[in-house]
Amino acid sequence: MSYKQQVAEKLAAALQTLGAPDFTPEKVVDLLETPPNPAMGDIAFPCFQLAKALRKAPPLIAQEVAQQVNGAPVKEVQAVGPYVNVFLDQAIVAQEVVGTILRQKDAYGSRNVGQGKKVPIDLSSPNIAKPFSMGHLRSTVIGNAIANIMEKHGYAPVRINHLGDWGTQFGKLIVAYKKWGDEAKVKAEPIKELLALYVRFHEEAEHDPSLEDQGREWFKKLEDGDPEAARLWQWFRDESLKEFMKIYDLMGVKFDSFHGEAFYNDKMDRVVALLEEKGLLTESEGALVVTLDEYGMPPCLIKKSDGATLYATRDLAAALYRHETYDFAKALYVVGNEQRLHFQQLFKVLEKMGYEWAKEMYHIPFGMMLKDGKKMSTRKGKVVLLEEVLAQAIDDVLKVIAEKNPTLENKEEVARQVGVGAVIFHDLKNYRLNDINFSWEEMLTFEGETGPYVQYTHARACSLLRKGGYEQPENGAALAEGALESKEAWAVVTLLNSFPEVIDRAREEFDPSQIGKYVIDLAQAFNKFYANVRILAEEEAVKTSRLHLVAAVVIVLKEGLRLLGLQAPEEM
RNA sequence: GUGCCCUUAGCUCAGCCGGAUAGAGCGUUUGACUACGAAUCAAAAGGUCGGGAGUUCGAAUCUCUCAGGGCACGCCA
Repeated sequence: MSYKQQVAEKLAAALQTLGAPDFTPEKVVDLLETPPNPAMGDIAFPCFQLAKALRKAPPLIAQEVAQQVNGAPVKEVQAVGPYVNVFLDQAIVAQEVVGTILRQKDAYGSRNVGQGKKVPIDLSSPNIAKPFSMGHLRSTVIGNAIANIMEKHGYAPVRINHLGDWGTQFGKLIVAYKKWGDEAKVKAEPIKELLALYVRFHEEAEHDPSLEDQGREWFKKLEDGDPEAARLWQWFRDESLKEFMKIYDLMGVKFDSFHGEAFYNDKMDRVVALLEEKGLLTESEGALVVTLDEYGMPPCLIKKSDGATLYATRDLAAALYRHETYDFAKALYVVGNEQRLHFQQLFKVLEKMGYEWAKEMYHIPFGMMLKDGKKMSTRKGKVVLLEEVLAQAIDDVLKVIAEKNPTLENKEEVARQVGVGAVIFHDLKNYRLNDINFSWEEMLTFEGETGPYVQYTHARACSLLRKGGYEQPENGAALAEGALESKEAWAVVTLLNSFPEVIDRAREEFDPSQIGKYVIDLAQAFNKFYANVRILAEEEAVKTSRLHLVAAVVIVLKEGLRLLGLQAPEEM
C-alpha cells in the first residue's frame, strides 16, 4: 500500500469520529495534495470541502483532524490554516523505498495490467524510395517508447512498420529508372539515387506530359503482376529498407512486422464486399462512400469513381487483418495530427460494421516537425535528414569526449549512445502534440534538460558505486540510522517512490514525456544530493547506506531511459 | 465557412480530472573544481498565465466569448 493510501486511511478514520463518514479513504486519497514547499510537509489534506458537512470553518477542522492522526509512517502532523500537513517518517520511508528498488531491480514499477495481451502499434512507416526525414523520427521514437511502456505493464506490443511501399509513384520510379537509372549507383546510395530519379521524372514530365501516362501504365503493370515491374519494385523496396535498417539499428529500434501498404493489396476486395453486405456503401458523385452524418463527420471514401481503392480502404483491411492476426487488447496508430479526421472516420466505419473492438483502437497524434516555423518540404529541399542529424550528434559527442574524458574506452560506442540519446530525448521530453521547430543548436545541446544530462548523471552515480567498491545486496538493504537524513536525500527518496505512478500515467495517456520529465527531475535531485552530501569519505555504515540510495537511483534512471529508448552508459 | 488544437519569463517548455508565494532549462549577471566526474552545483534578475465575462469559498487549470496562430474538411497517403 502506498504512503498516500496509508495516510488517507488515517485521515478518513479521524473524519469519521468527527462526523463526516462520507469521506472514505478512497475519496480522501483523491483530495490529497503535495504541499508547494517540502518544508511544509510531504502530504497535504485541504479541509474546504468538509466545511459544509461539519458546519465548521476549515481551519478549525484542520486542527481537529491534525490532533487525531498519528502512527507510522506518519511522523508529525501540522494544521496550517485550512490544511492538514503530514510529515512522513523519512527513515521508515527511505528504508522501504530503497529496499524495494534494490530487491526488484529493473522490475521496479512493472505491473501486469496487460496480462500478456497483444497491442499492435503502427509506427515509423516511412515511404520507400524517399529520405527518412526528421518528421518520421517523431513517429518512430514516440511509438517505440509507448511500446516499451506498454510492455512494462504486461502488454505484448507488436511494433508494425506500415511502410509506404505502394502507389503511382512506383510506376513513375520504374519509368525513370528504365530511362536514366544506373544499377551501381542505386546500390551505392539507394535513397539518394532513387530520390534523384523521382525528382528528375517530375522535372522532365513538365516538358513531356507523356511520361505521366507511362508512369500510370507501369503502375498498372505492377498491380497486374508484370514480372519486370514486380522485380524492380521489390528491388527498390529491399534497397530502401536496407538503408532504413541502418538508421533503426543506430537508434536501437526493432520491428515485429514490415507489412506495409502493398501487403494489403489483395485484402481490399473483401473489405468492399463486407461493406456491401452490411449495406453501408452509398454511391455519391460517382464514388462509393460510407456516410458518417450521424457523427457529424464527412463521408469516408472507399472507392474512387474509377473503381480504385483509397487510403481508408487499405486501413480498413489492415485493421481487420490486425484484429484477426493478433486478437488485440488495443491497437495504436502513432501518426501525425493532420490525420486525426481520417482515423476518427476509420474507427467509426469499423463501429458501423459492428466491430466492438473498434472501441479499443487509438490514434496517437503528434505535432509537426517544422523548419523556420514552416512545414518541411521535400521538393524545396527544406527537409532535414535524420541520418545527417544523428551523424552530427555523434560527431559532436565525440568532440566533447575528447575534451572531457580522453582516456575513455569504446569512445565510438558511447558517442553513439549519447548522440542518439540527445536526439531521441529532445523529441520525447515535451508533450507529443506540440509542434517542434527544428534547430541544430537545440538538437545538439548536451547541457540542461537533455538526454546527455540524464545519462551523465547516471554515469556519475555508477562511478560512485565503482569507487566505493559497492556490491548490490541480494535481498534489499539495511540503512544506517541518520545516513539519509538530509533534505537532498529525502527529495531523491520521494521521487524514487513516485516512479511507478509516473509510468501509470505515461501508459494511460500514451505520453512518454511524463517519463522524460520525471527522469530530468530525478537527475536534478540526485545532482543536488551529490553536490551537498559526502558519500565515499564517510564511515563504512553511512557510506554503504548512501551508496544503497545511489544504487537505487542508478536502477531507476537506467530503467526510465530504457523506456524512452535511450541507453545508459556507465562511463561517458 | 465548419470542426479540432495552440497562446504561461527574452527563447524553449512544465504545471491543466480547481486549492497555500505560478516552476524548470536555455540565454544574461555572479560564485563554486586539495570529498566522490564542472556534460555539474549555487545565487540574482526576469511573468497583468493572449483579452474579457461567468461558475466557485478558491481559476493558469472548468464554461462562454473575442483576438492571434496552426491543422483538417471527397476521389493523395
